[in-house]
Amino acid sequence: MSDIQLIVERLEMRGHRITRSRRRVLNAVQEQPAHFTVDDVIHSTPGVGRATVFRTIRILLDLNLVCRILLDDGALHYRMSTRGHHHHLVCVDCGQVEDFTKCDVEPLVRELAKATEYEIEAHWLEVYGRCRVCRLLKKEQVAVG
Amino acid sequence: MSDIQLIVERLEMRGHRITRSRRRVLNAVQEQPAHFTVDDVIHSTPGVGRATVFRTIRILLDLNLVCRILLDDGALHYRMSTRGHHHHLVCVDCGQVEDFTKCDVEPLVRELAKATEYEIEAHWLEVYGRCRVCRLLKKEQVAVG
DNA sequence: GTTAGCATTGAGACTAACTATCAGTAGAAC
DNA sequence: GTTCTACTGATAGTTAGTCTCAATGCTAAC
Repeated sequence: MSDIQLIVERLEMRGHRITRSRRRVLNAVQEQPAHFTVDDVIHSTPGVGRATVFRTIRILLDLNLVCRILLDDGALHYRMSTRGHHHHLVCVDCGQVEDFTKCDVEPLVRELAKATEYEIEAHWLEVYGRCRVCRLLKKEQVAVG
Repeated sequence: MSDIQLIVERLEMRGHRITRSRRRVLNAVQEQPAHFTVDDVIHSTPGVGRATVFRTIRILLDLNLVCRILLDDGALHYRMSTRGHHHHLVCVDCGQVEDFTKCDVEPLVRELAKATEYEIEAHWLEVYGRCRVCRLLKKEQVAVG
């Protein structure tokens, strides 16, 4: 509830109008499970136009209120995010996503900048693996099968 | 020439047939500039079906003879690659891409594995910045403008 | 060299994920 | 309230890729 209010305030701060449709999209996004597609949101907001849902999610992306997740099969999903710079650890079996903010890419980036004479602006890191539960399940399967 | 021969051999090794269309796609891919889209290849191979170009590039991806590059605008490009695990440093102004193999994400990944109990399988890192030339050009513009 | 089997092909329909257009609507500032 | 203009929904278009299927053509066996 107050989360929505916070988002609304940030939208207003940027000069965006708070419309009925936008509110409905915000609510739907908040009610999604961990990560979702734009299509999921479209289905949760009957009556709101496709384009409006895409537009609203793009605004949320611009405001860093939502982030993209690249799944290992190449699919792009979305996820609420109140934090700033962070990365994702994606389970390739169950699709669970964990954020991690401890991003020690900095030394690498600095070294890279020196070696290449690039002025480095940003980086994007996704890590793929198998979560504890899926790891245990797999071990069991191997033992049984 | 010999590059093509090498690729052909790797395809044969995997049991893929060497057809006229595949040869044409291979040639076209080799003649592309640093990075390209599938559409670029389609235009360079008139007469070869769209699906065939996509299929052939997918095979090259599977064999790690081609890799994907995620540009900073979200577009996905492709690039010849004979090396194994590597990452990209992309210039956000001119689009130039440099590979780097020195990937010190390992310590981070190990720590992450310990903290989250994930069994980590892979990671994907793209770094964005401004190359030496574009940096100089920009500085000049600022000075003049 | 011929044949047979099956991988591959090209055309085209289909899908997913978005963007563009545009006339109509409705926030919000006054 | 009025007015201005951002926003909306419908819909068409685009991009990037997959699926289907009958026809073709590698390749290996004879």
